This record gives sequence, structure tokens and C-alpha cells, in this order.
Amino acid sequence: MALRHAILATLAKGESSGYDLAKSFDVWVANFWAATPQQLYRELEKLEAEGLVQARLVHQRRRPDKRVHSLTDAGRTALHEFTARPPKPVAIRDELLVQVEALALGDVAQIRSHLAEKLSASRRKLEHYEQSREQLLDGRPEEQYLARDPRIGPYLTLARGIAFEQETVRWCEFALRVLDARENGHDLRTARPPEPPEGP
Amino acid sequence: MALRHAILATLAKGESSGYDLAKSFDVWVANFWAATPQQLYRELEKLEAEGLVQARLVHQRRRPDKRVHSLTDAGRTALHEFTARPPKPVAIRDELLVQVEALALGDVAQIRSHLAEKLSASRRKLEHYEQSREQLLDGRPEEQYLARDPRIGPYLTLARGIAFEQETVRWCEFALRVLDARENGHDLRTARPPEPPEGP
DNA sequence: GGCAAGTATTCAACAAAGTGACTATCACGA
DNA sequence: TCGTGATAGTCACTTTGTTGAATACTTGCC
Repeated sequence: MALRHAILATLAKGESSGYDLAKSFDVWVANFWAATPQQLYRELEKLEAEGLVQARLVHQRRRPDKRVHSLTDAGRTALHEFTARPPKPVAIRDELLVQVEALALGDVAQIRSHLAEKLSASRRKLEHYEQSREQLLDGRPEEQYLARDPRIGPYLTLARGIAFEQETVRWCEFALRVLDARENGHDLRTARPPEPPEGP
Repeated sequence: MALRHAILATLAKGESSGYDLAKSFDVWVANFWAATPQQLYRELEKLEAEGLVQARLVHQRRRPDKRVHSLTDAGRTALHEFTARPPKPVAIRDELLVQVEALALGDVAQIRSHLAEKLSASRRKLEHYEQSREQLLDGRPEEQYLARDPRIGPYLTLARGIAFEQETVRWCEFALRVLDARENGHDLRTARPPEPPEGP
């Protein structure tokens, strides 16, 4: 019963269809929770049955009809109660890190290429996040936003996502430098641990 | 079928009992995969049945007997094959971030205290990781380790864990400063985004 | 005019993960 | 000697998550 709260939190920002939700819970987009469309549709049905969410059918001229979901008062209450409970510790499952852990018995060339792919995927994700940030800020200075805008929650989680991906990029670069140096017998003075650069 | 590879990767560092594994897969310890003891014992049974892992019973004088598991050749092969396949994207599930996302409808005071708890938990975890790092390095300079030691895999994943927790600490501090400033109407010039400090 | 790609949702079956309680043994201290 | 806590493992049950479809409409491109 945890995905449901992620859905409620997303609907708190405004009504949306299952399809819209699916896009924002996509693994390539989500910065704090991932889910497949199937999970979302199933959970939305339950939430509706329990009265935490209501749906209305929207006819569209040029597209299939869609069901647009929004929070009910009960949903808002449930969300509030959820935020008051201690959160479960983060669960991270990272197959790439498992592969790196197994480097000694693993296929080093393949792991290198997985690292390289992850690096470019993270860079793309970072660009995407930065765009969302621009949209949220909408030209205003960050300080003003932080001090007053009611959408501070989404801004903070986005900031977390950005920092996480930046860290991922630094770590992939570090790991690749280390592996390169080992293969070529170069010295490692250029392959320092991922000390974060100074921010912008 | 993903936990199994995490188990194989851990056993690649040396044989261990289910109980030992449980400790290193504990949510408070694991830096890339978390699992409960039940999951581990169940998966170990399967791995044994499939011949990827072998177990021997160890009688202990002062403790209950234990079953110590180690990789078979088939297990090593399976692990190698796993590292050659493209990894699934990271899955992160972070209830605290869901709560922060829902800040506008949430219990702000409670969320603040969850952030504060997370902050101190991350600091403890970081201390723990730093100790593991000292143990791995064993007094040698990092460069030498990076260039030659066969346990480079565990070192890299540990480095990732350390960077991740440092990032978590920075973000929690940032979020707490922002919430404080909002509550007190202070200005936010001291609540900058989590720009990483220069490393040690 | 046909086909891919995007929008929008649903079904069925299965695999994996989480919860909570339960059984033991031993060490240590009050 | 009684409880606590660490060690070591098991059972039963429920909830989640994954896989791989199928359906149906529209736009845009070649």
C-alpha cells in the first residue's frame, strides 16, 4: 500500500488520466517512484472503489475517450495521514551496481558498456529534469519560489532527482576512468573518487 | 529473478550463512539492494536446488549450527552471464520523497521530523560506510587500490553508496532550511540548493 | 492506401517481495 | 534464574510487481 500514496501525491497536483500518470511514473522519468501502466490502472480502480479518487469520462474528438481522475476529500485526508506516518526506508534496486559488485567474476567489457549507457541515459534524464525545473520556476528567481510558492514539494523532490542523477553521472565517469586505467596500465592520478565539482 | 544475482554477487566475495547475508542486505546497511531474511533464505534454497550455490553445515560450539553457502561453478557462470546482460534501470521507492511531494496537503510538522530523522540516519549510515572503506583500503593509498586490488567492484559500489548518502544528507539539510525559512518568514539566502561542498 | 507511432485502457497469469509470528541455542548481566 | 539480545533459521499468508498480450482510435508519413 505504498504506490497508492505516490498516486495520491501526484493527483494532488491536478487531475489526470491513467495514461498521464503512466508517463510520469515511467522508469525513465520518475524521480522517486516507478510503476508500470498496469499497476497504475489496477491501483486507480481500487482507489476509486474506496472513494479516495473520483473519475469522470472525458470525450475527446481526435483521441480515444479517457477517464480523468482526481482526489476526493477522503483521498486528501488519506494523503495527509500518510505524510504523518514515519516513512519506510528507501528501497533501491540497482542491477548495474550488482554487476559492478561482481566485477571480479563478471564480463568486464560488457559492464563497461553498461556503465557508458547508464552515463548517457543519466545525462538525458538530467536534461529532462532541468527543463521541468525551468518550467516550475517560470522565470522567477529560485529564492522567491522557495520562500512562497505552494508547489515547493514538487520542487524539492525534483531537486533531489537532479542531485541524484548528477551523482550518477559523476560515479559512472569515475568507474569508467578506473576501469580504463586498469586495462591500459595508466596511472590513476586522473581517476579520483567522485568528488563533486563546485555547483553552478 | 534479480535478488538472486545480488546474492550470487555477495557470495562471490566469500562464503556466508543466510544470517550473514541478512545482515548485509539489511535496509540500514545495503548500498544497492535490500532484502529481508525471509527473502534470502527462500532464494538460497532455490539457488541450492538449481545448483548455483552449495551449502555445508557448520557446527558451532557456542552458537546454533549454521549453513554456510558458497558459489558453485554453475553459480559463477550464471553470475558472469548476468553481468553481460543489460541491467534493468534502477528502481527507487522512497516514501519520504512521496511525503515531500505531497507537502501542500500534508502534515508539514511531521514531514519536517521525518526529514530530520532521515538526516541523522543517513549520517550514521555514512559513518558505517566510511568504516567499511577504511577496512577495504587497509591503510594503503586509494590510487594503489584502484589500480590493482581485485576487490575493485565492492570498492566502486561502496563509493556509490557513500556519495548517495552524502547527497541525501545535503538534500535533507536543504529541505529543512527551506521549510524553516518558510515557517519563520526568514529570507532564504542561506537556504541555497544542495550545491555539493568540495570533497575531502 | 498502408503502416508505424502515439493515445488510452484492460485482461490474465505469474513471479517476487513483504508481514508477522514462531522455534531454537547460547551468552551475559541483574 | 530470568530476561534480554544476538545468532540461526522456518512457515504461512498477503500484497505487489512483472510480463505479454489484446483492443481501439487517430495522426502523420512515405
